[in-house]
Amino acid sequence: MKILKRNFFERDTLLVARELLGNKLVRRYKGRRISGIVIETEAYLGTDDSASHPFKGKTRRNQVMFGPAGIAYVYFVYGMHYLFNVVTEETNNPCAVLLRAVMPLQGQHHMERLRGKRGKELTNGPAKLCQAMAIDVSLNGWDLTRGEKLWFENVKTVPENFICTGPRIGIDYAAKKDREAHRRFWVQKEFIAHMREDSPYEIY
DNA sequence: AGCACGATCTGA
DNA sequence: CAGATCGTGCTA
Repeated sequence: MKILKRNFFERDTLLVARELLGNKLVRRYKGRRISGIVIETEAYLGTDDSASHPFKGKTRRNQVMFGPAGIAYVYFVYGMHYLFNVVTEETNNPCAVLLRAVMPLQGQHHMERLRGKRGKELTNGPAKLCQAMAIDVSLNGWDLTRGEKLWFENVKTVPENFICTGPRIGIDYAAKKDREAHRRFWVQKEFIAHMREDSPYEIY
């Protein structure tokens, strides 16, 4: 098991967003282990990106994005939801990757309990991901390279031809160039099914 | 101190 | 497609 270290995140944000696909996100919560394979991400490119929080400068809320890579940036939106990002690039270059979806591996039962719902798709959407993995603002600023509470493990790389790209979700307010740029990445559906079946991952 | 608005989700 | 729901950041 290889925990993703700072040098993984301290790189070009679009590359990190792409390469996070296929890696495992692990949460240690109340003695339980909840995990899933990352299948959808979005890149937020800092002060030049009108969809990105630091576009209007540094504030108390977004200050973690200005810090070192490999740190969790968790914030509250819409009066009810948390969103989870990983900070990328070097200090004072405020970029991050938003985690939008995982394929559940371990702790699925627990994910369902946390969400209070059953029998539905659990991990579509960044807020549902946070609910499922018990991620809230208390993890804002947490160092994801420590291998405690919340971290990433290298599983394997998703082949280039199984990665889809498109515009990001929920940023209608952003400038046209940023709205339309392909900064969202996801694993092609067929390959997700393949991951499930082949399941070198499903070691419970 | 007040106000407008979200990197969303749900259910009608 | 509206409603839930509240922290954040801007204006005064």
